[in-house]
Amino acid sequence: MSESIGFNKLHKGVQKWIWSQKWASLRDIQEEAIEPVLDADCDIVISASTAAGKTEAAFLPACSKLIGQSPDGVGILYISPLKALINDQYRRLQGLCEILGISVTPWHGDVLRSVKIKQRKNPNGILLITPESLESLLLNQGSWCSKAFKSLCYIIVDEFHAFLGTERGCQLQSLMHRLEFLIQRTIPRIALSATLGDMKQVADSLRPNKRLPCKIIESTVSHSDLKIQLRGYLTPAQQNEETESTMDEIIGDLYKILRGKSHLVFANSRARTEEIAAKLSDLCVQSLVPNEFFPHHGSLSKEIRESLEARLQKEKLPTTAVCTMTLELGIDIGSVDSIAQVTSPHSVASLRQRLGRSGRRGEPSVLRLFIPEDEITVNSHLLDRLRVHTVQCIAMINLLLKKWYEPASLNQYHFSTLVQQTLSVIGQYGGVRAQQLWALLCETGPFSVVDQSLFAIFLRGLGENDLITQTADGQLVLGYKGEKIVEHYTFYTAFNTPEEYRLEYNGKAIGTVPIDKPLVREQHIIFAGKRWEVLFVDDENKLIGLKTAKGGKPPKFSGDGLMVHDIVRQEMRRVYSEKITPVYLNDAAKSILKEGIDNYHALNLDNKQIIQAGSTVHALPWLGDQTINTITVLLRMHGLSADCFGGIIDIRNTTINDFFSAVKHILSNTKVSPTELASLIPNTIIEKHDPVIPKELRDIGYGARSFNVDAAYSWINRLWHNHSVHRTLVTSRL
DNA sequence: GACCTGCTGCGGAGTG
Repeated sequence: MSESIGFNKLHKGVQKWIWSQKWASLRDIQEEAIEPVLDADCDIVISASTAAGKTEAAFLPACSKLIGQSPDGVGILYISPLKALINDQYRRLQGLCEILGISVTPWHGDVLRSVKIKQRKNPNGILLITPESLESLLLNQGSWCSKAFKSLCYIIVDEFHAFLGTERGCQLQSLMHRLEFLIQRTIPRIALSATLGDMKQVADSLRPNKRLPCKIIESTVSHSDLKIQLRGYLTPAQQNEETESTMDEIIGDLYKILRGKSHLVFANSRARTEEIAAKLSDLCVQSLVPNEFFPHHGSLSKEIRESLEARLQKEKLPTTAVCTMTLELGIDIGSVDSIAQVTSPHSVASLRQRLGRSGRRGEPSVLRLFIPEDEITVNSHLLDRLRVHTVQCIAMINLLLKKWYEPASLNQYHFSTLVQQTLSVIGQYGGVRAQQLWALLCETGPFSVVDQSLFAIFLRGLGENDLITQTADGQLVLGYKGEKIVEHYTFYTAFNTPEEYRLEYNGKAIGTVPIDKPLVREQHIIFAGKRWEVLFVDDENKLIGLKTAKGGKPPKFSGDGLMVHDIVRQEMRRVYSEKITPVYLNDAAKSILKEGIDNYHALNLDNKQIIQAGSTVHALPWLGDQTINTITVLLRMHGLSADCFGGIIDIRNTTINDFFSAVKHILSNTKVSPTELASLIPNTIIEKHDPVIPKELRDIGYGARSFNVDAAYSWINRLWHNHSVHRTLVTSRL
């Protein structure tokens, strides 16, 4: 500690705690954060990978400051996206805060009422809270908040990257802004974030109105080494009962490679997660060894998930969790020996997060990808011929190594969350004028893209739906339906929550399944890695009883597609074009990739983006799904039956000539706006409060979120230009 | 092909 400059600026008690931890030195981000946090005159983004000491970087100086100021009320407000993370941080802060005599209070839906009552009577110290619980406090206890947070020193937001560009992130921005408005003071915000791309963008999201400058503290410590293997699997075109399915082959390999140590297997869907976990346990049973493979996903009960998290943390028994995104975020499970990824990851950012879970005690991170592809036959689709899954994985790994990550899409309208925040502000203050609402939420708050005229249309819509009503003196108050919405406990979440059935065995909670994918009596299912038969379906209580059984498949879960970014598709094209064959492919993957590259060149796709196959025209723009979707809707608008999947647009029952006459038509008409395109989409009700948003606004929001008109037109223009040049050449030769 | 997050107030049973 002797060479540390910052250390001496920390409070004696904090120093004492650091000594007791027997740290050799402070980490780079911890050292660098001390002065700006103590100065408390700007916002700060602290960015580093998991387990790099971000929490301490913020709390050590923040607690030092707190003791100096001894504020009347809550001193530090810590906001986390996960209840589990609040529980973790509560445990981690205990030791330090005991020495300092600062109280720490967790506050979320599972926290005992007695704990909350105590804090209500005597607000002080550090409050660890979720956005939803803070929403509830502002709405229901507004006057308490103005006293309790009167001398608040810091707001610390954990896992800030998880909020970027989302409805919930927009809610968080609004909550922080409303809190500052309530106490009429600017409070320094500290964001703890993974290093995923453009930190300037992160800073802009932390305080959209830029009333305080923002300092970015990024860890310079490089990630440990990375070992990669990409394993290819070929699904034969002719499958019979006896042949092993490709997934079984992958599961067999997972068993051989992973057994005996601890790993995470990411399988991209809950159904596949269940299938893999159950079949890996079967293999354990067959080999007469104790099971060490367990599923982990959002539909499993808290008890089942927590017991697996605890088992991973203890590191005593070999444990492999087959999981979805649930084990991507910062829940403390220690680190594992390796990561397995079955089928292609959805984004480079999520691949990075997953890798961060591997690499014990300076060991390299180990990533194995298990990628199935279908054997090519005369009927195979272009997607199979080009081996896009394998190539997408290679492109994503290339981008990962270049430290490129998908940027969040900011500056969205978030009308749904604007409904929630409007109702919440009116509920908090009783009655508010339209002008005051706009000034608070839009002019100075996070909804800055909503101008006064849009806001007027918005409020009219809420009035027509009886969510709000105007009193004689011009105040906006809650309407009958508005009261009902605000009173219901589901009001606090900004995101949609579809109804679900609870699954039980002998009265014990196992998990949930979506209500729109019903299970029937006597159906056999795989769930929680075990096999069950449905005993009864109680529609009234939304409860399904299970008994143990044999056989079965995982139930259906719902979900939306995930978008591949422009840059990923462009990198894929580079892989084909430059015939890149990475060293980390196994032999099967090598020959699969070679097929893809060979077919790409055989079709001359370096020079052509439009090809005819039978009565279908394929368009290959090598652009992200947002742009591809935009082009597809544009083509449909001009009478073509266009569909897209996996980055390729299929236009059925047409010819290249007809396709280009449609293209000519698109270009000779005035450019279509994203809002006009959205108006052609049959259903734009996606987000929670979309049903009460006037259609003209919903189309504006949907268009801005789903389409990239500029990129689509620029591709169509280039295509037309090349086509015309080519045609002229042909003509002149004649 | 398709992920994740979170929530109140109240009544009643159980415990010290």
